[in-house]
Amino acid sequence: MASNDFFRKVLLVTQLIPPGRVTTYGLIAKSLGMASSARTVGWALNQAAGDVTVPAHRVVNRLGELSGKAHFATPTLMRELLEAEGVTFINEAVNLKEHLWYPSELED
DNA sequence: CTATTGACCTTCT
DNA sequence: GAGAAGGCCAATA
Repeated sequence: MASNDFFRKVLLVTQLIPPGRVTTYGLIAKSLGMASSARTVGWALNQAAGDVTVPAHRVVNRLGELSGKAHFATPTLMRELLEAEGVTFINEAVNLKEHLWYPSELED
């Protein structure tokens, strides 16, 4: 592990995502100061895959699509978890209009 | 050690 | 407004 700083923040923010709320890679990356390094954010979650302390299922792409569902235990697990938290879905994408969460809005 | 791929996004043409 | 290319960081081969 080289620069855990970025990873650390990503995992941290992911843990700070409130239930029933979802965020995107770009927002996290940008919030950490790396707007163009959204890919690395995915890698951070990849390391956190299987880690109960990091709800990676609350992190989706900019379109709200469950891009990482294939990396979960089951392709449907991600959607199941989000639905269980009260997140509404539009076909295969999350209703960002209702559940989009910003790393800056740690208030609620 | 170099090259390629990967849970993506931004910007130029 | 739509399409294509580039970029960034890390891991795997």
